[in-house]
Amino acid sequence: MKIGELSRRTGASIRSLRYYEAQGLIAPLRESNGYREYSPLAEEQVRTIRFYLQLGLTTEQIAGFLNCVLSRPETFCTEVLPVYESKLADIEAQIAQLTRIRDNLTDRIASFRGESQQGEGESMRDERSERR
Amino acid sequence: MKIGELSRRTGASIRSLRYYEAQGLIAPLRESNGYREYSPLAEEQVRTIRFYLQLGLTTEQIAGFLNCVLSRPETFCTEVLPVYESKLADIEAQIAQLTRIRDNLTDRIASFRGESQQGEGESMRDERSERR
DNA sequence: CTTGACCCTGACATTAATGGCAGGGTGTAT
DNA sequence: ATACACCCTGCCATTAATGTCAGGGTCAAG
Repeated sequence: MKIGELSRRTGASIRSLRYYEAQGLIAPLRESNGYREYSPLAEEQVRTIRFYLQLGLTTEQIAGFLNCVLSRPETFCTEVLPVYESKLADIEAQIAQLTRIRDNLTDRIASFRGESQQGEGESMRDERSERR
Repeated sequence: MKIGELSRRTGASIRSLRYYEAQGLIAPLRESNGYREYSPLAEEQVRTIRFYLQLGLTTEQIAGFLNCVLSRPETFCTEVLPVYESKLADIEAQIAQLTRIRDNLTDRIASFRGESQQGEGESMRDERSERR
């Protein structure tokens, strides 16, 4: 299978497939004319790569356990768990941060609504509060 | 006040202060030797800029309403509300996306725990589910 | 032989705010 | 004058995956 077909089958752009190769995630053979030749298993492999990318893992992290998860169930690959745990910690921190900002924004939007109709006992002062 | 002092007072790096100027957020005078001379009001102005940056707004968005909010309470500046609303929509989408990923990660981590002790009636198969 | 659909490599762009360096001027105190 | 603390501009780097050129082979069908 050549790169165009693999791209069509997996939804990954040709550019991305070449990038995965440069990152050591996949290693197609080369035909005598220099064209990449992918084995049929590459299709599953690329889907797996894209799945982990969607989870927010980097190509470097994926490279660390891809061989393992391709050959057996993920839960048997001890390299995977710490990656998941650290990613989870990241995400939770991001969610916490975004939630703080969201709450701040909703408060501020609400104070527009209050201000535009009538001051309902609220301070008219510019209240730019931090919530760190 | 020169740039070093303003930097010390506000916590913004000198580099950042020059960047804010390049983005049209602040316009110090120049002394005959080319040094920037900031008015005392600049301190408040920079704090305001940094506050909005922490809310995740871009310098371009801030430029759109900074003059207004510096001279009156934020809630009187009609340019601000749509910016807040669109930023809020962004943030909520990001939170939703991160939450999906987080839930996926926690599920997968949980299945490690199940797998490592004994299969408790769970499928041993690699269950890589999507949750879109 | 030409057309058209493939494939190749290499390189630059993207995003936004910030860090950091090089090379150089200014100003004050010793 | 020399040292030292400032200031200036301009430029490159950062991050990670992807898009998008340019410039060039390959190969089948007509």
